Amino acid sequence: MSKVEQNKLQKRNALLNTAFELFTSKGLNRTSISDIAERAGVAKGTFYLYFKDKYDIHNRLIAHKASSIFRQATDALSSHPDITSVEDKIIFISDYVIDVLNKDKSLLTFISKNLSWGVFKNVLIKSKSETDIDFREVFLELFSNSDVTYRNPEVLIFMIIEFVSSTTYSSVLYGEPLSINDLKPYIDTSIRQIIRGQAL
Amino acid sequence: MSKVEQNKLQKRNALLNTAFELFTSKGLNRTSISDIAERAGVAKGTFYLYFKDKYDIHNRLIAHKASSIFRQATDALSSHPDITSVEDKIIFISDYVIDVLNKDKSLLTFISKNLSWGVFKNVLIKSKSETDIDFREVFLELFSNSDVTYRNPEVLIFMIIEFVSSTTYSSVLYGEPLSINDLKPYIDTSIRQIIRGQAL
Amino acid sequence: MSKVEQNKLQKRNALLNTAFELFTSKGLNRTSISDIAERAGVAKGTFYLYFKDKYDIHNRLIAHKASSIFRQATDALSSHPDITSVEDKIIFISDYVIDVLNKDKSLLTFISKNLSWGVFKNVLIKSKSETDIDFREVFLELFSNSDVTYRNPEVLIFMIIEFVSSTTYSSVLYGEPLSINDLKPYIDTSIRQIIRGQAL
Amino acid sequence: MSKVEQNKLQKRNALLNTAFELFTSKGLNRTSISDIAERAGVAKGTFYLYFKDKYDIHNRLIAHKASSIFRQATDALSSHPDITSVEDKIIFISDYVIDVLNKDKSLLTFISKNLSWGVFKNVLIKSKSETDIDFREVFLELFSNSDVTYRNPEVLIFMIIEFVSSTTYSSVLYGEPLSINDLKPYIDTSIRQIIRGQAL
DNA sequence: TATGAATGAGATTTCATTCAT
DNA sequence: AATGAATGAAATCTCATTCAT
Repeated sequence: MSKVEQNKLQKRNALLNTAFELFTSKGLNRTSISDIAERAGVAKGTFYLYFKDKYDIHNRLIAHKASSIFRQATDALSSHPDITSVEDKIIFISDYVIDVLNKDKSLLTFISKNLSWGVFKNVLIKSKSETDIDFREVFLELFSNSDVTYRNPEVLIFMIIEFVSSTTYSSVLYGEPLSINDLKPYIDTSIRQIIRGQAL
Repeated sequence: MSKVEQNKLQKRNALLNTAFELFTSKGLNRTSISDIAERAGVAKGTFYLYFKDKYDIHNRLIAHKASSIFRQATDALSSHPDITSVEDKIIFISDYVIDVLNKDKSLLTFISKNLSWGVFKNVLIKSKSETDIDFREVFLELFSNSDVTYRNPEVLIFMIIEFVSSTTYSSVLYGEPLSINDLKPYIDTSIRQIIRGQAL
Repeated sequence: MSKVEQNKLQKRNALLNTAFELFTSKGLNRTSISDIAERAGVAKGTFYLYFKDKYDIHNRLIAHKASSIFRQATDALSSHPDITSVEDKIIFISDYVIDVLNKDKSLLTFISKNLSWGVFKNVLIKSKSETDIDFREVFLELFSNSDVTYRNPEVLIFMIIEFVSSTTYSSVLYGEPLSINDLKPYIDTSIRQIIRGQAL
Repeated sequence: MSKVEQNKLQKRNALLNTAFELFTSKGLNRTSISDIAERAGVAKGTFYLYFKDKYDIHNRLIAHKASSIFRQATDALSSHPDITSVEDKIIFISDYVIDVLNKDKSLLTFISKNLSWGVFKNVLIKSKSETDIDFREVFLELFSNSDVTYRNPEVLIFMIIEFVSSTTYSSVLYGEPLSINDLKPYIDTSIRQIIRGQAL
């Protein structure tokens, strides 16, 4: 990579990191492009050389952060060869994700209300980043080696992700209807039930 | 009610209705208080006599609209005496709600990403409106006459609502991962499974 | 005084007292008529039954408060029969006023930048209040019994008041160029000098 | 100075000049930032690139205008080598300042009630403008070459400035208690007396 | 007399976007 | 490629004043 290319990547990353900090601390509405540029140490005009607008950088970040969490989770899973059933694997990943979001509430706020199957698909397909992964593929792999067959693995994953992220959101941020520690057993049971409901 | 009081109620309702129209058609961000006031036929300052700011009226509307849908659903249920099991009742309500949201996509957008157990609790408790209902109570009633007992009915309802609203959102608005008609059987099966997972 | 008259006086006083509190704590600009009316426990419209606008009540208060301080000072002087010369009397009053203003900085702010010979004259002449006094007359009396004659007693008083209030203002509020305790000897000496300069 | 820098200076000056015109003709309260920007021929937002708010530009102007008057006065004094004593020099400057303020009543209104030792000190020290002078230094120089020594020259100057500006204000603007021409002899006598009171 | 809902002009302030350098 | 001054539309919110009750 040429020096110029490196410099550009550095600027882009500075903008992404700063935007994430500001979005999570102040929210999308109250973060201005000026804020981002200033704190990233570049001129306001420079922002437009890298991103279309605030919403562009916002969408890219959501997909990036979400896929990063799933990558961590699947990486962690790969060092647990004792976990073999699809059910157990998904519960492991789900618990891992819940823990991460519980520890970083601003990340939770950032992702939960913005994450959607549609956004994901779009952004990940368009993404040029080599480090972002298409986490759906990772999940689908889980099912391919299983003894049990499932009706529609993609739909199953979709339902689980929506279920986990929306229940975790309310619990972690508002403690409603239970704290996340008290809620987790209910979530786990429900995930297992949802999975079983799709087993052929 | 005095003439003045009637007038005030009329103004307040005009503001609420107009705000809902604008929020659903243009979104919260692109709706200004000027817009709301102007289209409601009142002066800008009048808005502030009734609501603190845009977010105040927004929150009140979410709770109001959501409780209104549940009221319709439970009303409809009461004219089906043949539906007796808790499972069937919840599926009926859930399907009813999905249909309403599918027919009114702007209502879906408005509610889904904003509805949260915490917001609900606050707003409904504070609400003086006689027409708003605390839908949690309605749900809890469903369980009280059942043969089966459930571990924690409130948590169960919470999980179902989160599950239904988040999966419906993606499906109806983006057709992902399936159209709502194709997805519904999966949702129904999963709801039944979630319920059974909590049966004692 | 009839009951109705008493009630009106009470309202008027409530408005005056509240306005003073707000003017001294928040300043004229940031005090609204709504604020005053609300905290005085009357309706907004009622304010206009008693005062023309914010500036009307403001002017009345300045004159009222200033004359009240001078009344206190001259009352105090009357219990010191040992102070006989014009010079000593004026120094006594001046020191008294400085002490009052030093103890109540908000009163100082309120009066100093607003007090002016012209405002005083106008307001006191128009004032219907029986408790407000025309402090100029009180001062002029000081001179009438003196052995020494002065060129123009009114001008002399004017100069002393302006001198004392403007130097005290800076000293008490900003500690510049000296604290009021350090500055007082300079002020006293200067007052005596100003007086002597007018002796015939 | 680059073209951009020149342009910036021009804009800043346009804002300062316009603000002064409006403050003196309409007063601080009735001058809006919109007014200033519009009449200065810049966009409203541009105002905020140069000044924090209305009060910021106001303070800067007071110090700037006051120091400008003193500069004129001391410049004029320097062409009168026949005036040698401290007393005579101060009277000369004082009379000069009174004349300027008498000829420009809006300047008088602008400065008198806002000028304060504390504000001055702050603004002049912070000021980067090469044309603003710290007039206190100029005054202190007057004393350094004098035969007579004075107790505390800074306090003496402070008292004279406060005395002159506050008495002139009332006289010029309201003609109270005398016209400025009739009052001047009293002021002069008093200044001399104040000075003598501090001679060691 | 007293009220307080309603007004709507207008003030402050922000900020995405452009463009000359 | 990078800058950052300038723009000006637009948003929020305040508040003196009126007037029907």
